[in-house]
Amino acid sequence: MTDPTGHEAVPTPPTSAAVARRAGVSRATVSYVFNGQAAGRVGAGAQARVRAAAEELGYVPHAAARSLRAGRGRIVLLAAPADTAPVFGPLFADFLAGFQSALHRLGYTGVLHGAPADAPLDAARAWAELRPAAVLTLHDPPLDASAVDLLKRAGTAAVLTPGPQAPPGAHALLLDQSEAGRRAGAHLLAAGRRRIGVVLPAEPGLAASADPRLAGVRAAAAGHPDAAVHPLDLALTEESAARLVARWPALGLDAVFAYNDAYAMLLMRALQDAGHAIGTGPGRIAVVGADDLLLARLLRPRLTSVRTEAIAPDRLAHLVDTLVRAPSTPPATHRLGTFRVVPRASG
Amino acid sequence: MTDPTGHEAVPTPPTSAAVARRAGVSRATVSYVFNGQAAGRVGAGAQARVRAAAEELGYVPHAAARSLRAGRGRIVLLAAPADTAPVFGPLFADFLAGFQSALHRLGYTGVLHGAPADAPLDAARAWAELRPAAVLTLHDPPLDASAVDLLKRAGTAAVLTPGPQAPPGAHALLLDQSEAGRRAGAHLLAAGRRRIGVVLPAEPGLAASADPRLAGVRAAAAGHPDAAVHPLDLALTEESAARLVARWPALGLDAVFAYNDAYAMLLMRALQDAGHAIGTGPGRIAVVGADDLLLARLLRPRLTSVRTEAIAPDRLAHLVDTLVRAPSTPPATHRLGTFRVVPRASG
DNA sequence: TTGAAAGCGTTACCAG
DNA sequence: CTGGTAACGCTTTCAA
Repeated sequence: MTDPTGHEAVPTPPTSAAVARRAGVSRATVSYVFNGQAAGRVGAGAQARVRAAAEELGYVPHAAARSLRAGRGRIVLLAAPADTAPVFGPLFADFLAGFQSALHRLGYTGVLHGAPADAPLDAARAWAELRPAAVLTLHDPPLDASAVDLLKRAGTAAVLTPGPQAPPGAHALLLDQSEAGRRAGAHLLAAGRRRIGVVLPAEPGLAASADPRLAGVRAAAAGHPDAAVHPLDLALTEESAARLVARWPALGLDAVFAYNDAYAMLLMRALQDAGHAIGTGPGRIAVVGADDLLLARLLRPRLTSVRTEAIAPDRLAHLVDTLVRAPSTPPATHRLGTFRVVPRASG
Repeated sequence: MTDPTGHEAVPTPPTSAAVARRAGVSRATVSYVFNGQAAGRVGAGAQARVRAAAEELGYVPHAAARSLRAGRGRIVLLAAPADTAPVFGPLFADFLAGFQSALHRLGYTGVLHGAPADAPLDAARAWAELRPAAVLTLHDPPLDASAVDLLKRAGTAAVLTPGPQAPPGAHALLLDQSEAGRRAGAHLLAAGRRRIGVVLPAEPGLAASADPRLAGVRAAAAGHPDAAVHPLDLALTEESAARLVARWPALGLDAVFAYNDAYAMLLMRALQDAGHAIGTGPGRIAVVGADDLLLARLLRPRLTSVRTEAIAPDRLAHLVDTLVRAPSTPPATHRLGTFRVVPRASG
């Protein structure tokens, strides 16, 4: 009943040879019919017989055999560890779906692969087994030079890693988180705020975007000698927010960039519960979130938020296609999106 | 520079033959070393030489060639269209990542594939080309009998589609959304509510879970002759919420099950802005959300929410593994999770 | 302990 | 216009 590997036998799928036999033609003819090369080579009658035979047998070409023969895979590997979603925000799933179907339209198969962040070389080896046409990693730390080298030697036409700079041979994907910080910082400074807190989420995996955001706020503040920037540790729990708010009087901050709308909501609620006034006026604490969720508009006061203007998924898919078709394109940096402040009543 | 397909040449990846040549052994020996069959067959010296040669050349086995030879693929195909994320809630990305890495641990490669919902048979054909060991679809409408048949004839050991009932030969995956409705309805009825509104999101793709939720509330109300259930159309915009609230006095509802926490927040805010009191007391409107996000705890009043107790991703992965190893297992229904009301102040 | 060879399903090439 | 043949990279049986 079971074979030595513990698998039961599964009926062998029909092959092109079976179709050929049934249609009374050669395997090459079947191949032509299934690849649109039939015009001018295969007679109409033979074509019809081939299609009928395939239909009856339930024949479907075998992708592995095809790409083995072609020497080139059509897989685009998207490497994203479990904690990518928070980094890219709640819109990541939408982006992923759009990217996936855009790839499909271009004839690629998108494969999402979890990444063991601790061993980039092992991960690269696992990916290389699939002989992907392209590899996109979205996580930190980015692939190192040896991992990129391994992939390229395995025939991967394009390797894209998070920027700002990529290892030799890889293209950089830049979603410059420090820009989010710069925009938020500039907005608050323009509103006259000088003592600015920046939330650093305690949740793991978010440091990769939180740190550059903090750096961005600092960069914005560098132009204002009287401005001070304070990192604030905060976990996504009410207890953590309460602890932070308890320290608030001692901190003496007049503004806070809260990493994203969820942290902003948490902190704003805790500040309000403690009797602090939120908003743009004097004596109020300015609060800025990020992601510009519906949430931001529903809070009271309405939440000022840094919005990510992400590249359209199909544009990214087209970029990948271009790079795959011209593997010798010199590595460059490609922006994944930019940031913009949506000002509302909270700050 | 470019070949006829518009692709530049990419350096050919090293093959096991190249490794064998470099190590001065046969290709069979290389294969043994890379598949753990080396013990008692290949001498220690030869093993070391093979590994060294592979390292130097950057050799990685070719998954397509391997599975072509093995006759059995290791791909688990997860078919999820763009609008799956809303159906499964914001936790879908986490679930996906966990499922993916659990599969990886079991030796499978998880592939996420967008589903052209309009042509299930075309989708099935595209999937069948990958000769997946298993196919899981998460979308509505589920695969029909002919699509399942095609996949099985292509050697797919296990096909899983959303329940409650699956086509012949396919297993059913049940996340019984009507249970969410029943739980919410029972909760509200037990609290004495009798005129219950149920939000039907206007956003496309959510009807698949919203309709059974409504049915669940109706089922719960069936035991109470004096109870009435009203469907309420609502889009995720403030304008839509304002329109709904304007009709509220005419509706005369004393409770609402708001589909999820986001819709609940939107509606609750609009009701409050219009002067309605939210909560459990008499004269107040009871509001129940779903998903039990952090959001629910931060709203005031705190939001009662229906929480999904989802199956652990690795349990689903193990289920898939089991079914793949025993393809003749009679089709059955497998629960993806259950629902539970988390009562708070809003209702 | 190692090597030779067959075969997985597909497609490109070249005779017929 | 059609069909045979070889080759893609790998695993595995069999023989040395």
